[in-house]
Amino acid sequence: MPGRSVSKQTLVRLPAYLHFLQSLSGEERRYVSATAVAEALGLNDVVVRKDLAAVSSAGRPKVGYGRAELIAELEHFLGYDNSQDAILVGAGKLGRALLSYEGFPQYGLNILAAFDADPRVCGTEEGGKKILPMEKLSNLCRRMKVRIGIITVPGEHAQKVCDALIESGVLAVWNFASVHLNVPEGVLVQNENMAVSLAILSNHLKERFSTK
Amino acid sequence: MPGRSVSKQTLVRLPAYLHFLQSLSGEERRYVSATAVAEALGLNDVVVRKDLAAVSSAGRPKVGYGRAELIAELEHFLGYDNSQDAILVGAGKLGRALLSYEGFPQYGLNILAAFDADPRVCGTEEGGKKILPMEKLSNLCRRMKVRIGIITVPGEHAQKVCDALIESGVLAVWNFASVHLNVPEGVLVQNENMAVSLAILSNHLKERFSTK
DNA sequence: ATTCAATCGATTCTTTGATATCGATATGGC
DNA sequence: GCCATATCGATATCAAAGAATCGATTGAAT
Repeated sequence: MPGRSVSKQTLVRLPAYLHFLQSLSGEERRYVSATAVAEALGLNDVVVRKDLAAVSSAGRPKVGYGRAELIAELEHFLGYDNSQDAILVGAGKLGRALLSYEGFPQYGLNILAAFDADPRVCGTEEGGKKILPMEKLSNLCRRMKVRIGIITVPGEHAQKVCDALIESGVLAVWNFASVHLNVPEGVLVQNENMAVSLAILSNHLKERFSTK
Repeated sequence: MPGRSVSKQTLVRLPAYLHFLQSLSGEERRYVSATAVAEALGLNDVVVRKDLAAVSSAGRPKVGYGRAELIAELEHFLGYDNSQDAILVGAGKLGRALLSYEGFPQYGLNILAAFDADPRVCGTEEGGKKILPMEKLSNLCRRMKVRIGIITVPGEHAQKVCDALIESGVLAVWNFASVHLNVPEGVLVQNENMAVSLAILSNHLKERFSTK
């Protein structure tokens, strides 16, 4: 069995490897070398080899890795073959867009239902998912052993919602609100923040123009 | 003038500092210490101080940083006060959602127009932004000196679109397609990839259950 | 059969970011 | 006016990630 914990940056690269390997489908490529992957993705080949060592065991000199095998191993490692249930809180524009997004099942994410504080949207559906009142959140999370919570509420309510989720057994929070969430040890917050991306873009442009 | 280039991880934290400082508005807090910021965001205080040193010059012992001043410096550093023009390619569901999003101006991003290959959506509008045919892309980018391109096309067309953008003078690409983009030296690609976030969430849960 | 080239995997080195420590400074209390 | 304390800023230590090197292995070519 391959090694356990991997670094976050490795984790960022793994989906890229997987996607690249899948994109090769058309051609008759039974084996792929770490060198080839590195070349295609603009990475160092030994980084790729080290990353793959964490998820795979196969890898033959002069040949490379079996493509189909490696794809399966990556999918397994990333949990694509083992769906996780999640619930979403905040059925606003963004929340409803996520509810309608059809790509999640392929990544192993299954949104069971959504919750909202506004009684007018409760009872309605979006993307085939029911939108329920907040009062039912805790009960459903506990009953279904939900471990993933998606927060798409306005910033001022995010912490309160987060606390409620954790109190109901959620261990990983996907936070789309642009506020920092305080969570106890052992709970993960993954922030999805456009301000961060824009900051990186903006900074790049500034550097480009100030140094050149 | 504060130091030049900052690390990417610093850049990720800066918007959080800014947001936290802004959230203090209500109270009569003229000065904020790095220690207080660190505490609120769950960071080490010396990290905060080092990050702030890159964007600010003020900072008095025993007192802290002037809040309004620091906010202004952060906003300036992050480019919020100096709007950048951008264009968007791919007026699908996600593309149109971004066109309608009203938060961009506050982050210093101004989407001029969108482009799409489908003649049926060309000529229509979304969020007050015109959707134009691809043929006009290059001309508009050059004429308006657009430096930021947002890619929301399906993966199979992303590289082609990216090449066209760069050819038209774009220096920073915000990529929502889940494919790796090859770009020449000096051009930045910022990937916005849900697969990556989900991988991190999934991995956390796996570790939680395998080690405990 | 032997040699050569490609590739993997392990070890080492370098760079970078995070944390800890220390002195300097300014404010408030005595 | 002096001292204690909070805070900043700089320096040094530590950890982790990336890059380079090197030996080992395998398949193909001669």
